[in-house]
Amino acid sequence: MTVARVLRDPSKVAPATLSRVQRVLRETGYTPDLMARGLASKRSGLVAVIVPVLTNSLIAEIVQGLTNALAEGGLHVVLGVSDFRLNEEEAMIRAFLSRRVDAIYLSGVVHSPGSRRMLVESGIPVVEGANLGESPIDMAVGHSNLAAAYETTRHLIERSYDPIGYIGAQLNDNDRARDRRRGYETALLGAGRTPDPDHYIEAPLNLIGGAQAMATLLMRSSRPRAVFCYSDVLAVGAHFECQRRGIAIPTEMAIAGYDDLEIAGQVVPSLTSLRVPRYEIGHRAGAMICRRLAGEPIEERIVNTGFELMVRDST
Amino acid sequence: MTVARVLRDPSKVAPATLSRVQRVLRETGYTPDLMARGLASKRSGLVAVIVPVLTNSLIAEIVQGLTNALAEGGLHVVLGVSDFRLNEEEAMIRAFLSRRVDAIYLSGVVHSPGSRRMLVESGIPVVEGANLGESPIDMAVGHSNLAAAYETTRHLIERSYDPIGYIGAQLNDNDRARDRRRGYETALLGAGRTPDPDHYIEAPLNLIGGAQAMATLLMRSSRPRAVFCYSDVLAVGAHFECQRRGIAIPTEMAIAGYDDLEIAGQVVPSLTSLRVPRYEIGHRAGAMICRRLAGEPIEERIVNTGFELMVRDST
DNA sequence: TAATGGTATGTTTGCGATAACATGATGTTT
DNA sequence: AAACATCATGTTATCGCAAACATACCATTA
Repeated sequence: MTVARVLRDPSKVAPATLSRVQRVLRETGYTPDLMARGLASKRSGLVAVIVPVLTNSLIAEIVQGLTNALAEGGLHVVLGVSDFRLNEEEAMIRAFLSRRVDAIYLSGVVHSPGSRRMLVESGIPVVEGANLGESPIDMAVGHSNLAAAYETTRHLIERSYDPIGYIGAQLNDNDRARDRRRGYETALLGAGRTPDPDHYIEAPLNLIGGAQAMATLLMRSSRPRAVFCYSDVLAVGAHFECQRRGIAIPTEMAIAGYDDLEIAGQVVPSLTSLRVPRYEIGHRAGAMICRRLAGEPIEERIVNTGFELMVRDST
Repeated sequence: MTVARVLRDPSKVAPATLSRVQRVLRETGYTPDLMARGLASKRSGLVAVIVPVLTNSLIAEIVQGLTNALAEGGLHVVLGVSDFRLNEEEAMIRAFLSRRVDAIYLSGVVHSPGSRRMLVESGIPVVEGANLGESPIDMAVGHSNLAAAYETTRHLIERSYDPIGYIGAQLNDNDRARDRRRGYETALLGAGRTPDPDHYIEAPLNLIGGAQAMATLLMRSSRPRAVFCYSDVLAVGAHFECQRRGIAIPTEMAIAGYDDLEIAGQVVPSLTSLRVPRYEIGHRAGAMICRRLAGEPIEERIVNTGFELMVRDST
């Protein structure tokens, strides 16, 4: 009908009929059916967003940026939470492809072989975010976790803290965790130091995890003089543990975090941390998807949003 | 075809043909088209989730619970972020109804008249969460923000702090903010005290907002002896401000928060706060939606998940 | 044996929109 | 005035699946 044209391209319709049709649409309370439109037009208007968890400021802000950018392009977000399990992620990718999403955003750059195959075969735009790996499936937005962890550790070395410990995240299926650890170790080795297993500890990604990890490190025979933490959440947890034990920061224990959450600047003493443009990562990823779907070519498939070490009182 | 049956109800197919069909499906790499299925079956398998923001532990955890519960029922989540604007929310509801979602979850109990009308007319299950109002559109899961704020303020009164201030959220389009303020004022009035405008202050919902609000309160001629904060984020911000100024908690200033985020128990001294079962709210809401869509009747349309005042060192 | 019932599979139709084409009504050119 | 663009609108087929019905087959029972 002419009705379809009124909805999709009003300029193709004569003004008189246009207003007449619009009146009827309003009177009847017509709502277009996006499922039918999707079936007929081969465009669902849906974008899949798969993240490991939502209860993490970094990820939540990226998703918010994504959602906003995609909303500007008239796209809706279908959300998947994979809980850091690659096989869950793969199942979600399969389900979302079945739903004929127009594009996919994935957290992280490590995925199961099955996931990669499905995504490549599907031919839809794919954006990987929050880390920068060697060979993205399609596009990527983020920064090098490896370089960032290296630089943070370098900072601690330059302040001549010794030994320097590391409170990390569990490595399984988490490429950020792997890269940050590598950055830490590379920096130590580059300074002629040897990473000591006694100063490396993995913890659940919450405040208590950080606190317990710090408690453990403090009981080791050779206690570190500084710790680099996988995330600000761990760092702040460790910070509180020091506070409870009356250990002065940074004179007895220096702490550096990662993510530069708001709390890093607010905690007393303030926490040295690594700033990444969280909202911007999501927003740019969303904008890239919109442009690709609009048929405009993308100038660069890999966007390095960089990072900035925020040196504060804790180091 | 028989193929459709293999996918939807394998028990109706003879074992021999079933395995034969499945083999072919695998060989050809067939992926069912959920859009077409939705169009034909009048069930999209989508549930809309509309929240004001994502960068808030409470909401993020609710959404995570929802997503998980709905995933168990084979439902997918389409996400909308309304930024606390009711007209945005209404636009999203319209768009999602156009997408023929099977159900909707909304944060909060206050919505524009247009939103309510559309939702009622649509006839789909609607769950309102994170607060409990008088007349839900359909179903509701949460607790009474009013009662909870009342109880927290009562606790401060019983400890005979006087005067008691309040650091709140901006009221516009945020029913939780309104209800908590009312709870605070009702408790004061019930104790024969008069809420003092000089001890009431609204702040942006972040740590700096809390810190600045506390700074302002400290400069008032009559300084409060305790403050109740709209959220733990504000409370922790206020807490840090006290720490920076060397004001002892709770001897010079008592602080109570709301949400019982993990940090409430970890900060030094630990923060009195109001615990709500965040993940459970989301999960139950999701489970209610699944049951309704499965045709099972819901015993209670309003689920009060209750709350618990966690008294800690800050009061 | 014929009638009955149940199970397994095949056929037809339509969900609500769009793409591509067909038509009709104007105006413009030679 | 005939031929041809041009624009506005109507027609038809199709997207991939499921609901409802139709058929074929076998087993049971009277």
